[in-house]
Order: sequence, then C-alpha cells, then structure tokens
Amino acid sequence: MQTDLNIDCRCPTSLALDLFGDRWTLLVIRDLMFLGKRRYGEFMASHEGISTNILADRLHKLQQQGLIEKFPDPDSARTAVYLLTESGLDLYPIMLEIMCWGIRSDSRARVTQEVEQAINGGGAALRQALLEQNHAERAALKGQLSASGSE
Amino acid sequence: MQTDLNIDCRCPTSLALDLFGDRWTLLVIRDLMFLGKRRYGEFMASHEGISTNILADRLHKLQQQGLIEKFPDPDSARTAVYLLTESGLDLYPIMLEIMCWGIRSDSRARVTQEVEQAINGGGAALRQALLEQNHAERAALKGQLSASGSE
DNA sequence: ACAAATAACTTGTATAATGCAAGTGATTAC
DNA sequence: GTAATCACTTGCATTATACAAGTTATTTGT
Repeated sequence: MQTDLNIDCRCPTSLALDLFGDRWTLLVIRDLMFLGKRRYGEFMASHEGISTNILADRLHKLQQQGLIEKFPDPDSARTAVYLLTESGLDLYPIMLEIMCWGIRSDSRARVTQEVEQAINGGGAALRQALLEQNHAERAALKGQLSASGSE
Repeated sequence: MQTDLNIDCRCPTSLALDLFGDRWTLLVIRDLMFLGKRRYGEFMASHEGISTNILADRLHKLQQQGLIEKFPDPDSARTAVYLLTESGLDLYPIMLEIMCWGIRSDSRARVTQEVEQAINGGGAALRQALLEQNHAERAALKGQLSASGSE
C-alpha cells in the first residue's frame, strides 16, 4: 500500500514541524495573520501568556526562517514592527484549517467575524485581503525606511 | 507541554495546539494516516527517531483525546493495532495543507505518489479512500474482538 | 519442553527547552 | 533631569525530551 519514499528526512510534514512544531510559533503567526498584532508588547499581551524570552526567541527564529520581517517603527524609536513575509503568509491555508478543526471539534471555540466569514466563504477572500493589507503596510514601512535613511 | 493552561481560551488555534503543539504528535498522525502504520514497532521505525517513552506517552494522550483507538492484534497477542478515530481522521485537511506547504517551501520534500495525486486532485478522493479503509479495518478488528470474546 | 529472542512497553538519569523573576539600556513622558 | 516604559537579556527553577537499560508477556527455534 505505502511506499516508504517519504519516511526519510524529506517528509514535508517533518520539514514543516522543524519550523513550527512547538507550542508558541503558530500563536505568533496567528497574532500577525488574524489579529493584526505587529509589536512585541502586543504579542506579549495575548492571553496565552508567552514568556518574554520565548517570544524573543521565536521572533528571531521566524526572522531567520524568512517567515517574518522586522522594521523600525516610524512612530517610535524604541519599538519595532513585525510583518509576515510572502512565505509567512503562505501559511494561511494551514492556519485556516487549524481554526476550522478547532471550531468543529470544540464548541467553545470562537473566532472574529472576519474569520468566521472567511471560513464560510472558503477562505479566498480573506487571503486576498490579507495579502493586499500586507503589501500596503510593507510599502508604507519601506517608504519610511528610505525617507529616514536619506537624512 | 500539553497542559490545559487554556481553560478560558476560546481561540481555536490555541485549543488545537493543546492537542498537537509539539514535535511528535502530528508525526504519529502522519504515520497512521498516510503511511499505513498501525503498530508500536512501526511507529518506532520512522526515520525521525522518536524515543520509546515519548511514543508511548503520545499514544496514550491521543487515545485519551479520542483521536486514536487501540485494538488487540488478531495476529499476535503481544502487539496492538492503533487506528485513527473519526475525530482523528478529521485532521486530514490540516495534514494535507501542512504537506502542501512543505512541498511548496522546500524543494527537497517528497511524498508518495498517492499523496501527490491527492494534492493535485484537491484531496477529496484520498480522504474518501482513507475513510473507507478505516471503516473496513475497524470492522475487521471489532469482528475479531467479539469472535475471540465469545470463546 | 525449554532456552533464546522479540515486542511493547517502563524506569532512571542526563540534557535540552521552557517558565518565571529580575535586570538592563535606550527612549519617552512629566 | 528624573521617573516610567518598552523591548528585550540573563539567571535560575521546573518541565520535557533523549538515551540507555530493564521488565514482562509472548513467540520462535530445537
């Protein structure tokens, strides 16, 4: 029935779990993707209660892996703005399926109206909206970046 | 790890990560769902190299959570057969999206032809096949169970 | 029938990851 | 200029995982 072609290190599930096979990484992604959080303090405020050292570690690792990007905050010299990259946004289908599963399997689960609608509509519209929003934010931050860089 | 710190959290992502937010749980699910593995020794043989105590722990937890079920092996009194429950099979869309992501983001990733085809075809056919296969196996094992139970 | 091998674990211990509290250094507010 | 704040870092306690060895019931070989 099954060949053992994919039992080696090239199993995509295994590769994926190298990146987000832990308790916190996908929660940071969730905050970025669906809850509009962008700053360290906002991630810290999520009520799962991530430890500050773990958050710092995950932000570093996600940057190294190219899933998020860090920009200086145009509004404040002591904060930074984190954004998902294209690669990071590519986790959207996984996140959506995880949320769907959570909703199906636990009646206590609740999501934003935005996500609720996305789920009912198949998810494509929200994905497109997130992509456009992301491009807009990135453009604004890069504009700021070159503006302040040229001073 | 999978403590329920999450008593008051209604976020489905967070609820989901209570169940499978670790390095090993989804690999066991993968083995059951896509690689036809059913026995302790088969899970141990996966190339990722899970520790024996961790495997035992995850099998227990998955049982408690109702994602897998344990049956006596009709062929051997010292082995058991593990099967996904309906609930466990309900993780299929997540697993498929994770595999898709792995394939998209890492060119080294390889899957069985079966899974490759499932991905190209949208995934519904393989899901149906897995469901039917699962029902057949469960029926066979339950038949054995009552047959041997009546001796 | 009996010894050896095997499957499926359990137990003990070393190591790595995480949680928690306190500290640091650069802003920013007063 | 001083105090408060933010985004971390550091140190230490706790927890999870890795690794190795042991255990028990079963099965295999002779």
